[in-house]
Amino acid sequence: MERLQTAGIQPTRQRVHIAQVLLTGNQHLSADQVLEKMKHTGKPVSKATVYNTLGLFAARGILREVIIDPARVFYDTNNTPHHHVYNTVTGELSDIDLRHVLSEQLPELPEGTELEGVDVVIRVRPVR
Amino acid sequence: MERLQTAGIQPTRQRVHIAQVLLTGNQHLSADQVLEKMKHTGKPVSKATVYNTLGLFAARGILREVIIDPARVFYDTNNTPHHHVYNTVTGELSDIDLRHVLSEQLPELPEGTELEGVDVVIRVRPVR
DNA sequence: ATGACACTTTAGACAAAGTCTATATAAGCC
DNA sequence: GGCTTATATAGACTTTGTCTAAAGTGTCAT
Ligand SMILES: [Mn+2]
Ligand SMILES: [Mn+2]
Ligand SMILES: [Zn+2]
Ligand SMILES: [Zn+2]
Repeated sequence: MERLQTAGIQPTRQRVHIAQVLLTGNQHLSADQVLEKMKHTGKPVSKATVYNTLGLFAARGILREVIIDPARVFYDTNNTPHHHVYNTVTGELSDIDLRHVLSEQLPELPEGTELEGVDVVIRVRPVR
Repeated sequence: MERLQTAGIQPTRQRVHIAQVLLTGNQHLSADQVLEKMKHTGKPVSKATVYNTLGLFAARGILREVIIDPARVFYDTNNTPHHHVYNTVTGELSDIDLRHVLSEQLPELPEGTELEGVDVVIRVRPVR
């Protein structure tokens, strides 16, 4: 509730409910998985509301969109800065600390643009 | 032709045609853009063949899939190792040299997996 | 050449993710 | 309560991409 308020989000029944279900433990969930989760809690939320809410939470920094799979967006409840290892065969997605990957200095950004974020994806597959 | 042969790809009429249109200059094109391009060359290629061919070229290392936009996959004709700057508002996508971004040492990969690739995306937006 | 078999192309049906619209609910305020 | 605005909802719709079944093309042995 407070987290939503702080982020300037009206804490409606559905939003609070989604927040409660999601913001426990670090997870990477698709919209469809969230929709499904809500169904099983006894208080289902409509598809449109799930999409609206995930989009809103992402825009306000409560969730992070992870664009890693051509077929769906994942929503990341770990909102500390970090990067990802993605197993393109099993679909397993895990977090890695960003210090291990990035050098401290980014290249110059294009004229008239500002940084929004840096995403690093290490794609792996099962051996053999 | 030779490039396809070398990559173990049967150089059919359609595949050669697509290769000729794409492999001139560095571009980032969606499947739909490729389909459209082929229409305007006088020798159209079917949608299924465009998707099949792009997938095949990517699997054989002739093209590279860039998963950067939740709505479509881009195919990258620059097959040297590099990374990307993506303007999430304008959709502009440009290449950057990978040395500027990555430290030399990757973290340990999960057990039983091997590296497939590392993708770095610097997301930017217009100022103001 | 002819036939046999595998590989490729194609149109269009289909699937899945996500968006939009119009209406109904709910919330905030007096 | 009554008013106003924000949000939720069902379901139609759009877009990207996949699949299927049929036809076309290539390759090879005979
Ligand atoms: Mn689904
Ligand atoms: Mn299109
Ligand atoms: Zn994560
Ligand atoms: Zn590129």
